[in-house]
Amino acid sequence: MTLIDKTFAPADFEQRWYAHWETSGAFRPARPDAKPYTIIIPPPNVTGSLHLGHALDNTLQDVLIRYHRLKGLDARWVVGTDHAGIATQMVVERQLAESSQGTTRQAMGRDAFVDTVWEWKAVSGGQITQQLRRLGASCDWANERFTMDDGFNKAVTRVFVQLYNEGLLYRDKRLVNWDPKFKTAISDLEVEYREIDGHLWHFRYPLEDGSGFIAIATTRPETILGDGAVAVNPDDPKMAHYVGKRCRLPLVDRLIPIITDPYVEADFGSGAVKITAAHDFNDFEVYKRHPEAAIPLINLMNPDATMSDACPPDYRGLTREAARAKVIADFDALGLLDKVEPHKHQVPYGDRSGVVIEPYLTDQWYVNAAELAKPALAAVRSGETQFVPKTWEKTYFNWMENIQPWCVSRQLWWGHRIPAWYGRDPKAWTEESRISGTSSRHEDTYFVALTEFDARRQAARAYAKSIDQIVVLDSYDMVWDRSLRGIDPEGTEFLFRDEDVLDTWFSSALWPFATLGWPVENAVTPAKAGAHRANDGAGDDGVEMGSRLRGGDDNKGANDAAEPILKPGDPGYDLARHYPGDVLVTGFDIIFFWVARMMMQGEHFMDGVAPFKTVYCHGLVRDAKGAKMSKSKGNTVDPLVLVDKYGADALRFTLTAMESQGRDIKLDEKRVEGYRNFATKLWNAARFCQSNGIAGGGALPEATHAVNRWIIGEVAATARALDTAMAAFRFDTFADTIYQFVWNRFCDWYLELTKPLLAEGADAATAAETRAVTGWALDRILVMLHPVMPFLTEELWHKLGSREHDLIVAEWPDADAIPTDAAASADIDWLIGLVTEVRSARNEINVPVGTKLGFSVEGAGDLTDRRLAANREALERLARIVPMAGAPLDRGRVQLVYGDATYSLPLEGVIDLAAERTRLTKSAEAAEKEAASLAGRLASPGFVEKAKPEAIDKARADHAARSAEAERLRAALARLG
RNA sequence: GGGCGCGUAGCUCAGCGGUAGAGCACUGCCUUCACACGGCAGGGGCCACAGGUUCAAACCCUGUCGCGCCCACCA
Repeated sequence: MTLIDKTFAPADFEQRWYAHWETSGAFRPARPDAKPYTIIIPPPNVTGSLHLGHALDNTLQDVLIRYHRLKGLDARWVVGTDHAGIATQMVVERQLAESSQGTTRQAMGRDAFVDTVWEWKAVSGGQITQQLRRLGASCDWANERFTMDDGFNKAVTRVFVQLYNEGLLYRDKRLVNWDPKFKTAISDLEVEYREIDGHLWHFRYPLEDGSGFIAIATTRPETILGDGAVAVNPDDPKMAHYVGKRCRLPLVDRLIPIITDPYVEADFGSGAVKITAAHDFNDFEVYKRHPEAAIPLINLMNPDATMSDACPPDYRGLTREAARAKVIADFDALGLLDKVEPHKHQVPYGDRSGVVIEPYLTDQWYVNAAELAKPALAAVRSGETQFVPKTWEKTYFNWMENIQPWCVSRQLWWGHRIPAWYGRDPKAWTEESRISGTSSRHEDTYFVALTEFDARRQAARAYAKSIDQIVVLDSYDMVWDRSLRGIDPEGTEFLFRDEDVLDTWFSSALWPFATLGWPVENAVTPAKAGAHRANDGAGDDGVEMGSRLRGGDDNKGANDAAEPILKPGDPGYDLARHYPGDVLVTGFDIIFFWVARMMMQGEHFMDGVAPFKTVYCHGLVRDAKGAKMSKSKGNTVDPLVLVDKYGADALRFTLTAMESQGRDIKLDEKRVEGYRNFATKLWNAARFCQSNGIAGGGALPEATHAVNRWIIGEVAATARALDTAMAAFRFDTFADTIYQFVWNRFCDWYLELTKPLLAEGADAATAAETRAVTGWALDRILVMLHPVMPFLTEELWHKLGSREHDLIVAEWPDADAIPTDAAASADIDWLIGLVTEVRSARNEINVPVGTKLGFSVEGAGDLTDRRLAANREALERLARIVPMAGAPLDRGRVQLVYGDATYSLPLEGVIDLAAERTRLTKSAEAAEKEAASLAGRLASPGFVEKAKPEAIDKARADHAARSAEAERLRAALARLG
């Protein structure tokens, strides 16, 4: 217990407290006998740095974690980082290019490059986790994970192999979204469509029989070189005479059929569509629908989107843009370019590379997402997992119901290498297939295995060899190395491992269980826990895996005893106790990328138990004007700059207060400043208390004084309101509630009203009681504010008393256990109202603040008389009025009507009669208007018949009160003369 | 082309069936012994528009007009 400094300087103590919490183990789950509460962090990119989106996401999580920790639950915030395949590889490659050597990953070779990425991760990988600490995030750092640590790698491989063995993961040759910059496949989700002002070119293809031409229209002339057919709508009479004929593809001189397909719209373009099966998703579907037409798949491009050797010689090696220009020019030269029209259309771009995506025919690994989606959909439909706000469920359903196969292989080096080994296959192992790089490798023989040894064992069986005769080569290329082939051409079979890695989201999808030690042998299966949970019914969160794990000693149910007893540290304990997570907090923008995939994998690998009970989706953080923050726009705000300037608590409070469901956050620095002021306010209030001999840590005494009984009741009401807000994930309400209580109740009224009780010469017993109650209330404030402002509250907690434990593990107030006194509350509310009325009247009539006025009362009932007597001192000090002996004066007075009485405040000299008349008239009219409205309601037959009885009673009472008030105001006006 | 969301005080947003609210900004007064990062008081709103349901609508329904986002194969 030390003196509180005069100035509030958060930088003085924030980092000190964080270090203390972390080293003391406060972030670790330490209550094995309590119900667990688990949040799994959305893992930030390992090499990233904190932006406001992270700040929001993690503040909300920390509020939840700290609140539930205070509630006595065994809180655990599982933390770690993501290797972020394409993003990280991109950064390192750029650094290599910019470095003094100016090298590329290709020049370095795979192993050296991957080593470099690991080195870079070692250097910059701790940045974001340190930044999360600055924010105050109470993560369980002792068990920090990484998506490429040993355990996680094991999980990823296990999932891949199992899905493959179950037929849910397969290799397929089809069109993918190909990024020519990174030379890798990407998923549908990584493509963003931009509308561009393009052109629609109309070309003519001569008919084989010389009877004329058929016109086609296209936005992509360069793909003409790969056309395998022309299609028209079957019901288009204008086109009927073409059907069944063939035309000659100019420039290539290939005969191609004219076919019908309903996909063609008769009234668009020329009414005929060129079919380029290997370069257009629609055309590929046409190809599959028309095997009889024998449409060829011609791969026109190299992986970098230059034109391939499948093109006529003049085109080979050209960029796609150059090839387009040349095709147009060549058609024009032949007189076959009909026209060009401007045409707005959508063009796919890679979300990371920013280049135009090419539909490209390759072999890739796919996950049967439609199958995995079924239980994931059911989990949300049944309410096992709930989205908050609920509106996002529709988005989830819509996407999951129309889900496409998920391409999970990436032609990158940074990531989880695909656990598949190819053997040699007579069909595929030709010089030709090697050169094109686009062979039908899906027809190869391959072995999917957990380990290389297992792959060799499978190969040995397949080739009828001994395992020693199976040699794994480092790469595909080595197979063609003559010296290697010479090793033992007779007896040896070669395998080489798939060169590709997995989509980052493939591993992210396992985050909720792989972080908890999955796969674990001999573990408790959560399936049982899930079944129990389902039976318990919604709303009963009393039975959890945690309670079961300690052997049913809480007597929640007889079946508990049947469950295996696991202790902390046992294999499988973490998984059984912390899966599924209670809440996932994340941005709505990654529902598809991540949430949906976690739901699918969680359902599949955790025996049908969804990974979370609640998915809380928040909005995006935008700048003060509502623009999306981006580095290129230069409108980003560094959260740490705000932390330095205003303190982490102020930033946290701002983000919490502004988080209302279903809306993006427009962050204005003024708000942060305002909440810093709030922190200062509390700081000063605590300093004031301390200087008055008030300390924390004491028990709540039996209070006799009304103002003390009142504040106790206010604490209870606040705690209750906070509980309600948190249960509904209303972060804004939570912040507002504690803000209003601290500032507008505790500081503005309670501390002011109790000043005389603590003053020299005051009654000793009352002073002691008041000190105890104030100390108790201030302690409750610190606890209730702690989830949002952890640093400030912990600092004050220790400054205000010597404590048995830190605030972070204190006990949240139980609203129901706090005594409340309705009469005392009504008394103080009455006093506050009267003081406010008097101040308002004085102000409007321009009575100097310092002037003390006498006052007389008419019409006061017993209750009012008693209250006036009891609060004589407060009225004198706060309203600056003192009771006046004798009959009220008739002239020169200010009158106000409050409750059942009319108060007159005589003024020396002349008062501004006009101003007073205006004031009273305004009040009278307001009361009359309201009385009239209430009267109208009471007079309408529908209201009396249909409204709730309470509503009717309240309307009657209000009407009576307001009518009386209006009457007395009119009387006061009349007396004014 | 579908779907979702939003239009409430100058600004940012709560409220979502029973007398229009908060923070900031603004105005006046106050350096009163916790706090000027403060205190007290105040001004300011046909709750986008038009219909409808209801005893009662900012709130529910329909439509219109603006703004934003997501999904979708018109070459």
